[in-house]
Order: sequence, then C-alpha cells, then structure tokens
Amino acid sequence: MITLKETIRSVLYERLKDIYPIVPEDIDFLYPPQAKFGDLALSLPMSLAKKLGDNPRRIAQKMTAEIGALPGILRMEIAGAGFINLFLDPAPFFRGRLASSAAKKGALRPDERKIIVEHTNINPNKAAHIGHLRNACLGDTLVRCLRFKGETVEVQNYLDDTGVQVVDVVYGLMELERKTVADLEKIDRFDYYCWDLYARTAAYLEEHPESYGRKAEILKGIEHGREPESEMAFAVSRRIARAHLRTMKRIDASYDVLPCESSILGLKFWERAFALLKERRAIYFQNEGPNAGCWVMKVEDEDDREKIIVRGDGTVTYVGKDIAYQMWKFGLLGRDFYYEPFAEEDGRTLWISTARPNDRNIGFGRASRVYNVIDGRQSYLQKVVVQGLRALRFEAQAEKSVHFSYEMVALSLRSLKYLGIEATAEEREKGFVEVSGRKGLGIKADDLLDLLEQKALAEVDRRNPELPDESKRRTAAQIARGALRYFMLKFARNSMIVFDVDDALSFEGETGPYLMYTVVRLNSIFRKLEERGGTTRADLEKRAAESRVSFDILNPAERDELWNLIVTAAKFEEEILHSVASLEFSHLAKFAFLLSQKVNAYYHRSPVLAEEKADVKNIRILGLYFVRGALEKALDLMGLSVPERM
RNA sequence: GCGCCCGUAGCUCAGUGGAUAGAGCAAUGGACUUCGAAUCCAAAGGUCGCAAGUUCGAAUCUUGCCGGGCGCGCCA
Repeated sequence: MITLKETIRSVLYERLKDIYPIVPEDIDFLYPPQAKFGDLALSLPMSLAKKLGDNPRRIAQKMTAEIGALPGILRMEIAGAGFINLFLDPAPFFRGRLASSAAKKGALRPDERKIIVEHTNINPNKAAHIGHLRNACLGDTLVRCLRFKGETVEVQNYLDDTGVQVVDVVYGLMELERKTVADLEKIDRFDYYCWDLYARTAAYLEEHPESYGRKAEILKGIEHGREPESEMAFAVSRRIARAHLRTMKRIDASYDVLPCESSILGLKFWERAFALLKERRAIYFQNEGPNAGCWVMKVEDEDDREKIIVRGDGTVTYVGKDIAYQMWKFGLLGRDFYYEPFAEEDGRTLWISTARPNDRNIGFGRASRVYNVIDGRQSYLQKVVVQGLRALRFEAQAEKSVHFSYEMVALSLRSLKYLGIEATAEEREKGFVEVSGRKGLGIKADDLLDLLEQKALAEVDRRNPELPDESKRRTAAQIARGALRYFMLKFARNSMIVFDVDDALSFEGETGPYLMYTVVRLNSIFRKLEERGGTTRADLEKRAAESRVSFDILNPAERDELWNLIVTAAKFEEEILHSVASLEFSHLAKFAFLLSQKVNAYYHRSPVLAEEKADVKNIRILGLYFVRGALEKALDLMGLSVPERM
C-alpha cells in the first residue's frame, strides 16, 4: 500500500502541479470509513476550495477529468462534500501483494546508523513487578518493530548496582539478618526473599533514624569498593539481575548488554563528563543562595531555575550521572566500558560491563539515536538530561535522545483483595492503589505469569487431553505470555493501567489468546488442506506467485468481504511505521485484533475445504494465505508466538 | 503555585482535521453431526467533561473553566 500510494502521488502531482497551486505533500490520502466509498480518498478539492474561491464538489468534478486514468485504479467517484474516492483494481493489486509478500520485500528502509533501546532497568534489589512488565513489553516490542523496519538495534538493560535501593537490601542482609555472602547461596527464590526484606528494611530504616549513619557507610563502602559491603552488593545485584532475566525470558524479552552503574563509577565516566560540562560552560559554580557551593545547570522554560548537578559535598546527582551515561550512548564521552559475558541464550552472548580492563575487543554504544523506555514520572529529569546535552552543544544528539514514556500500572481494589490487603479510605476513594516496591505493594511478575499459565494449562488440558504433558505446558506458557503482552500493549502508553487480575487473566474477546487462536485455526485449515489434498506451503507460494486470481467469480457479498480483508491486511507495513513513529503500539495491537475479527468472520461464512468450485476455493485459500502472513508477522512483532494447537 | 498527562457507551478503552464516533467486557436473544464455540451472528447502549474560538469540515487544533492523576529534593 505504501508503494502504491507513492506511485499515485507522484503521478497526481505531475498531472496537477501546473493547474493548481500545490506541493507534493498536499496530495494526501485517507482511508474511507466505509467500503462503498472506495479504497483510497483524496480531500484535495476541499482543501483547495478556499484558495480557489470555488465550491469543492465542482473542483472535484474538474479535477477528476484532469487526472484521467491512474495506475491500479479502476474508477474514481466524487462523494460527500468533495472527496474523490478511488477504487483499486482488485486482481492486479492482490497479485502484486502476493508476489511481494512471497519475496519478503517491504517498502521499509532504515533511517539510522544504529539505534539503542534501553528498557527494563529494574533496580536489582527485589523481584520484578507488573509495572516492570509494562516497561519490558513496550521496550521489546519497539525493538522488534525497529528491526522489522531494517534498523540496527542494540538493546541495553541498565543495572543500578550501587544505588540506594541495593544499599537498603544490603543493610537488611547484614544488619537485620546477619547474613554473609556465603549465606546467600542457601536462600531459595532470592528475588522473592529480597522483595519482603526490602519492604521490611525500608520500614525499619524509617522508624530508626539512628541507622542512617550505618546506611551511609554502606553506600560509601559500595561506591569505593570496600569489603564486605561491596562484595555483598555485587552478589545481590548479580543474583537479582539473573532472576530478572529469567522472568523477562518468560515473556521473550532479551538484551544485548547490561551497563552497570558500578562500571560508570569505576571508569570515571562522570569525571570526564564533568570536565566537558565545565569546559563548555554548561554548568557553573553557585556562590550564593540556597545552592551555594554546588555546581548547577540552568533549566530552560522555567524562570531562574537551577538543577544541582554536583552537591556541596562534591558528589554527583542522578542527573549528572545520567548525562555522562547518555553521552556514552552517543559515543561522545571518548571512553567505553570493558565487557564480560554474563549469560548465553540461544547461542548469543549477553554482555555485562566491567571496570576491570581486559583484551576483549568488543564495543557497545555510539548510536545515532537513543530510546529510553522510562515511566512518565521521570519526564522532568529526562528533560533535564536532554538539556544537558544541549548545553554541551550536542544539539543533534539531544534531538535524537527520545524519552519513551508511559504511565504507571496501578492496582484495582479487587486485585488488592486478591493480595489479601485491605484498602485504606483514601485508596477506596481513588479506586486504585499505586504499586510500590518500598512498601512491598504490588503483584510480582512471576506470580502473575504463574497464574496465567495455570489457567491456560487447565484450558489446554480440557481441549486437548491427548497432548503430552510437556507440550501442554509449553503451550500454556505461550498463551500466558501472549495474554500478558497483548494486555500491556493494547492501552495507549499515556493512559494509566488500573490492573485487575480478572481482566488480565481473561482469554476471551480482545486478548492475546484470541489472536493466537485465530492463527492456530488458520494454520489448521492449511494443515487439513495438505492432509486431504496434498497442498503444501511450497504449493501455496508457487500458486501465489502465478496467481491468476479473479474476484469476479465470487458473489458480490463475498467479493466485498474478501476484498476488504485483503486491503486491511495490506496496510500492515503502514501500521508498523505509524506505531514506531508515534511510539504507540496500541495501534499495532488494534490492527492485529481488527484483522483477526475480519478473518474470523470471513471464513466462518465462506468455508474453504468444503467449497466445490475449484476457482472459488482457490481465491479463498490465497486470501487466507495472504492474511495469515500479515497476522503472523504482527503477532511476532508483539512478541506473541503461535502454538500448534491450543 | 508551576509543569506534564488524562476526561468518549453501565465498566475498561481505541479513535490527533474528514463522510453515519468504534471495540472488548457486562447484560439480552441466537448458532456447535460442519476448516476447532478461547469462535461467530443479532439487537441494545453516546449532549465525545463544559464553554468559546480557528476551519469548507473539530472527539481530534487554540484559549478559558470544571474534574482526576503524576511530577516539581544537595533521592534515584
């Protein structure tokens, strides 16, 4: 569809440019709301009406004559206030699409040299919760779509292994639990253990202000590599990071590299950035006022506001460190980390940064564009970081430093009941409860996935009792993942999800399992086709390539329905580009759902295997084959995989 | 107080300038000897928070107001 639109646009422009005061961008297509209005529409007559001082319908009349015949267009009609509706010639269009989809050549081209997507970024001090799942689902889907577009993408998952959150858990382990590093080995489900310990320690620290001295000592110890605090923090963060990776593996999210805060400190990234910030006068030393003794940066758009970058005691704030890190991502720092293998998955190595020099010649970073998937509450800080790049006169990089923000996941009151927690009066008033790792309030990612899997397994078992257990379990895991990923994608990123366990566990209606089920059934049709008639996938591809299709052999109702289905599926690439450009993957989700609804309705009315007329059967097969291709790809980009049976 | 986001069907949400505003859930009625009912079909459900403005055309853009959320630290 993209190619076709471009072709028509350039023909239209050539024919109309001398008659009307237009530029190529004025020729914009829209999709008519109903099939009877055709497949594409031009609103040009209406937008020209004022300029020409004429009424739109008369312009449309005249313009239609001036345009003449268009490639691939059967006829044009004037409708409504002055639309020119274009009707595609179905058979050639479908032939073209079958041929190009068989060749897997899209109209998509990369725009960047290299893109970094940073997502997940969970503090390595406790189990992951549902809010983290939203982050990973959005981030991983962005990665898949960018790669589909042809971009080179590097996936980073930042590990804040020296932050206060880890410090709290280290405090809990050492001071409250009196554990040594060796003891940790014996703890089962370490991430769950720390979930509770962290909540308990946070509460303890709040109630015992006298413990602050020891806490500060631990923080210093970790930052300066002093034992035993440093070793403990290292053990905790690595062990939790592995637990997070296992959890994310369940939803099929993966990463290339884990850059660590400890390496940033160890390799003195900040010192280098600090020197540059001073040199380029992006920050200045404040001598008076409340911020006296600090290095500060001016924040634009707000009157006389200063953001502290270096504190009075000489330590650097989060924003300062993040500016240095962001510079590294663009290759502006002039230094790199060292790397060690952290894990192997599917034959690929996941690397982790280290400050210890080694000879491995491996490098990350140096991107031309960066997406940071971080929740919307950090918008202000992200804005300040980008301003930091600007103040350093890295204008181009600031421009391509994108905060992919999303709203938080809160808990519904019903979900709270499920956790066995009583809502406060204020929470009842609001109708939801904010997830909080500090209070241990939230639903753990693995618990949710377990619940989904358990429920899916019961369904699979009921429907396919003859399947081997292993295959049932694998299918249940796929269904759980599909349900979760679709759930996380179907909402616009800026709307808060009030998470309800029952809604999220549903497998009916607009859900991941619905989409998966659609493809499973389509596959089943093709499987039966092969069993009964010996039509293999290769035969289909050959038939698609030859494809002497004609829509005229169908009755008008089916002809319209099938044509509508094909046109919808043909918008697939556009939907991906639209989703990537707007960072709104609910578009992709809705598209896949709409296409599923249409194809389900279609083959319900127009059976394939039982059809006796060979040519009718043939076009139905090719239609479903084409739609299945788009649907499979859409599901794959959302991270849904399709089981054999379900 | 300032900044960002949200307000669309009973509920949960799509829909960023185009034609009669769409889904799912819930509730109602119907379809399984048929390519799998995790499905499909039908009917029902709307002053798009309110007001003004811009436009040939506004749920969509602008302004004001009302209601809700989130930020605004020498925490991250």
